[in-house]
Amino acid sequence: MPPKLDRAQVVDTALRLLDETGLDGLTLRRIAAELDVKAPALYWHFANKQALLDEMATEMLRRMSAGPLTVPDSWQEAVTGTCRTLRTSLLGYRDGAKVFSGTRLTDSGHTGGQHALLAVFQRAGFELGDAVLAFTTAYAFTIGFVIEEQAVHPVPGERAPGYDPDRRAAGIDPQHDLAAAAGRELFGGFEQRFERGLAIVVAGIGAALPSPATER
Amino acid sequence: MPPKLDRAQVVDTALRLLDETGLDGLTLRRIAAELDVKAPALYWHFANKQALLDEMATEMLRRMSAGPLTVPDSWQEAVTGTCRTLRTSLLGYRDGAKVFSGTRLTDSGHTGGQHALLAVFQRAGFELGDAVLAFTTAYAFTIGFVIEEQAVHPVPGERAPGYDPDRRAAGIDPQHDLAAAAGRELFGGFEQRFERGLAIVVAGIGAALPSPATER
DNA sequence: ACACTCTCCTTAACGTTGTTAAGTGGCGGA
DNA sequence: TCCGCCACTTAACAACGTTAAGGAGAGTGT
Repeated sequence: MPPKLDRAQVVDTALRLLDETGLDGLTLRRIAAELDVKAPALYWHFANKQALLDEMATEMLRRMSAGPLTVPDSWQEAVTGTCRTLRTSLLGYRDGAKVFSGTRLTDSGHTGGQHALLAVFQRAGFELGDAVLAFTTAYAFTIGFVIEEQAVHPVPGERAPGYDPDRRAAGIDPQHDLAAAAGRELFGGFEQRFERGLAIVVAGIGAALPSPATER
Repeated sequence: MPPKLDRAQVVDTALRLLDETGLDGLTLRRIAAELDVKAPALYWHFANKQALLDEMATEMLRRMSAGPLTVPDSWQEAVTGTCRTLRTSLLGYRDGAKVFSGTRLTDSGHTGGQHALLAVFQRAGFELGDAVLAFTTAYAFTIGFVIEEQAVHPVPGERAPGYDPDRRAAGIDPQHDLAAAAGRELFGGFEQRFERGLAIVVAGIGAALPSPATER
């Protein structure tokens, strides 16, 4: 008799359930129930819950890398495209950024994309150290951005309670009117703010790092 | 008879315990025990655990704002200083970035610093929207950076298991040698990488956003 | 044909967690 | 003196991650 379960199936179901329940509501018992199995059965395939979460994050990354493989030749497009894809992927799952940033990747399947991106940088004349710095800076920005974005929009479209701009503005010291006005912009327009923020980072890479290709 | 507890005291103890136990090990029963009290007593002062965590994050920010109040006149110094302080503060607590990014602030006491920073930007000729964009970009970078940093160094000085650069490099497809080499730089040198990343963001703000003061 | 073994799951249980319900002692005011 | 509020305790609940022990079913060796 073929086994009822395999790792991929569990990860798949867990990722589907994640959207319904959120990270807090994602319990082993629910996952098991969804698979018509009792909770301890999962321990045959995963050492513990963290291992499952790690695998989930890895799978998220795997699906992301499965996208379009066209390698752009300008490093600007490469880093912009990579970060855009990363954000879109994380937004594709409820609490995606939290899951992702809380886990260690189990697999080295993602190094291909990393290698390609670094190669583009090198081809543009960056030293490896500078390329890594550029990449990780854009990466950190993206992760930080999406974490905040998903705090406001746990599920795309909906808005979390407690993040109403007007309510917030009302509680602010009138002397700090700039902060109050900022709140309006803070809790919305994520799409555009991400694009502009990313543009800032890319511009900064070009401006702060010496690269023959960007000197003119 | 004076009450044994008050909110500030609970938050204080919880923040101290956080360093010892980490976020996962921070239970209401431990906090209560530390205060010579039973767990349900905490519910007199906080609606639930999340409310306590929110208050902890707010207190972290409050202590951070309590630092030096010198307002620099260049926006570059302002944003650099703010982000440096933010990182240092988050690093001051175990899992600081996770606690911080997982909570909603309960208090508006932090708007003062926000206001001051935005004012510096405005004085430099930035429009409010651009100032907010600049600030949030640097902020997102900092949060994302520290989250990753604390994943590698749960407690300053120690190194988390599973983040050994050599071990990681060994598991990488030899074809992706750039990614392997990058790993060496990825898991260390956080201090310098943060400074350089921050410099990139600041340079990007100057380069990507129109501001009379930075045009030359 | 039988026994052995390996795989993959179940049943039962353990200790801990956040949280709620109900009760209790001390203090201030009427 | 009694009332009522404050601030806590005791007891308990359901749910969680996790472990131990066992059992059905398939495959293999003899």
